[in-house]
Formats: sequence, C-alpha cells, structure tokens
Amino acid sequence: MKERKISEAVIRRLPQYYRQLEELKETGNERISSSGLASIMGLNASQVRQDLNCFGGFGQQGYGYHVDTLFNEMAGILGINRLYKSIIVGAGNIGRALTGYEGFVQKGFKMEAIFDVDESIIGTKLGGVDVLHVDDMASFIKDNGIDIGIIAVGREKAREIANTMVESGIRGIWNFAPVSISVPIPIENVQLSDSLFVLSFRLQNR
Amino acid sequence: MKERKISEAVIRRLPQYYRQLEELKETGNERISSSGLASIMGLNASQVRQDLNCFGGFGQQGYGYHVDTLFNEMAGILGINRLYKSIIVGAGNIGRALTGYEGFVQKGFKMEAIFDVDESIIGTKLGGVDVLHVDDMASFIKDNGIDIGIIAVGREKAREIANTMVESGIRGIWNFAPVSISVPIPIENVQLSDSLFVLSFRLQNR
DNA sequence: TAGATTGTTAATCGATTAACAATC
DNA sequence: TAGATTGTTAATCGATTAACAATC
Repeated sequence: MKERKISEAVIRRLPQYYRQLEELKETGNERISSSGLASIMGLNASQVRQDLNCFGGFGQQGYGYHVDTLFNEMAGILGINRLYKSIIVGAGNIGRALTGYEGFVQKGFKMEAIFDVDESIIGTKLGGVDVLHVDDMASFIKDNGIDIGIIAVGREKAREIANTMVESGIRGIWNFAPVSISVPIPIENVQLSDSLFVLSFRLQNR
Repeated sequence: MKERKISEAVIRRLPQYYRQLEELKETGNERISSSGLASIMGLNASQVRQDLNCFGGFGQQGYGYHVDTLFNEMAGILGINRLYKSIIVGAGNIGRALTGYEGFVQKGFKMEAIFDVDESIIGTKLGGVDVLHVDDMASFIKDNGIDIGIIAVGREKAREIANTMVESGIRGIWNFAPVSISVPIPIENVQLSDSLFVLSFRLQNR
C-alpha cells in the first residue's frame, strides 16, 4: 500500500466498485478477476488493479479477488457501516424523500431530526423522524454530536445554513440545493438538474 | 467552431457554466471575463476559454463575454427551453419528489404522467399529474410522443422498465434506480448513494 | 507443474495549463 | 492609442492503458 494521494477520479469510482461487488456477492459469485470486474463495469483491467492497489493488495495471483473480502474492504475504505448521525434541513419534496429512504439507514446513515420553518409541521413526525424548527438546529447539532448535515432547502438559504452547520461542529455536508457551496469541511454538492441537462445535451447531439 | 469531439469532462462542466451564468445574470452582471468566470467557478481561465470554444467564439477581445448572450448560447447548447415531454415511473419517495419539482417544468421538462403498480393511487393525481398503471406505459409513450422517461423504481424492476421504454420509442432515460443501466439511447444514471459514500470516504480520510 | 492473474513499472494518451499573437 | 482579453497553438501534467516479472 503506497502512500500516494488518491485522485478524484479514483474516489468517484469507489462507490461503483462497492455497488458492483455487492451485486456479485448477492448473485453468489465467490471470486472475480480484475478483467472480469472491468468488463462488467465498462473499465479496463489495468485500471481496476491500479485503483484497488491504491488501498492494498487485495488480490491473489492466479486466482483474482475474493468477492466477499473485497466487498468488506471497500466498505471499510468508504467508511460504510459506521454510524453517521445525520439531520436534514428542509421538509420539502427532496427532504421528505430522503427522510423516508430505507437504503441510507441500512448503510449507517441515521436521520436524527428534520428541520424546517413551517410552524404547521413542527412538532410532528415525518417518516418517523421529529420535525424541529431551524432555529434549534445549531444547539441540536452540538448536543447530539451530529456528523452529517443534509441541505434540502432553496438556494437562497443554503449557504447560510451550511455556515451554521460548520460553526456548530458538523463533520460533513450533503448539499441538494442548486448552488455550489464551499466550506472548510467535506461537502458533496448534488446538482440533480445538472444530470438532466446533460441528458438534454445528449438528446440534441446524436 | 472546430468539429472536434466534445469530451466527457467538458460536457459535465456545461451545466455548471449554465448555472453560473444564470446567477451572474440575476445579480445584474453584464459582462464576465474568462478569468472572472474561472475564479468564481474554481477553474482555470484557459480551460474556460477552451471549453467555450468547443462550441463557438462567443467572446470579444479586450471585453470578455456578454453574460446574457453566453447564457442563451449555453441554454441552446444544452437544449434547455425546448419542451421535453416526460414521464415518471415509480410513485415512491423519489418519484413524488421529482413530480412536484417546479424547477424542471420551468426549464422545459413537462411531466405528462406518473406510472405505478399500486392500485390504490392509480386514477388519482400527484402534484397535478395523473397516476396511471405501469401496464399502460408503453402505449402512453407511443401515443403521446414522450421524450424522456424517468425511472424511480427499485432496482429489480429498473432494467425491465428501461427496455420497455426503449422499445416504445422514448428518446432518453433519467435513471434513479441504484443500478447502472445500459441502453442504445442516451441515459443518465443518477446514483444518489454514490455521492453519500464519497462524503463518507472524505470524512474518514482527512 | 502449467495456467492464470496479480502488483507494478513503463508507455501512451488525453486533458489541463501556459503562452502569445490577434484584435477589440 | 494603450490596455485588456480573446482564440488557439504549444507545453505540461496526470490519468489510463500496456507490458511483464512475480507467484499463487
């Protein structure tokens, strides 16, 4: 395991490996070669080996990779199956959808609360999660040691909320507002419409 | 305007330019230089000029780019503001969230119907859109000349639905199911959990 | 053992950045 | 005009792919 810096391109492929290995595991595959994995994922075998070797020598000459082992390694590399205490800000369409998404909880992302400004829903529950007022967010983060803040509000409020989260000691931000936010902690900006626009571009340029 | 192939990296940046120009326009900026645009977007000025020149010489020496003009050019390049007739399959969390999202309609993506298998909601409306049975999807696509199919079902059904869409003559697919689907038409796979996993990775590797 | 396949170094390819003449 | 900034060619950098000795 070399101490080289992991490139952005490699990082973006990690979840793909994870997902693919999960599927191989579920379909009962015990072993997989770099060329096998490359072929189902549309990559190059050399690339697969290079990628994996950023983190360790998980394979075995003449055999390939043990699916279950590699899957677990990948989960470890990504930090999945730890418990991440999360909160959502914004109980609109996207906020609600994320609240109810089983998949995240299974992977260790537990929703501790959802924040909004709409008095008519504050105090109620959405998908089993308490709805609280945004004004109480900062203290909630501090008191409960929240790890991840999910921003699902309009773009006017997004930056302000991100800053409050950072000040309150949150560790990472998952931003769905259509603005790029830069903060001194890890942040992932999900721009849903970007991929729709790319689709539109491709439709036009065939 | 050279007839070179547009690289994937450039294509992914196009929506970012579009969004940034929209914001510049809204904040009343009339002109922007490649270095100005680069600096707010975290890119390199040369890169911005290279990217834009894939599509035409939109700038003017000594002046820069006219924001409004460039914004409109970018909309044209992406194919935004045409009318795209769209349908959503799957009235779960994500399907509902997408149905109700104003932003898409504003950009020309009109939701014509939403399909599901749950008899209790078929015949009703969600966010003003008719809920129909999935069995009627193929004929609906043909009869109404649907352009874009949005897949928001579980991963077991996703590939089957994608194939039916293709057979029915849909032009592009926006897939939210957590499986990569390959079809002979343009498709954008949105893997929400991928970006969450990347966030988790970054939290662990600081 | 022979065949298969890794880990890793070297070669290639493509994308990003720098440089600068053209020109508004 | 002088200054600014483009469009474009050339240089650099990094990522992908190829090659192959090591070894299970």
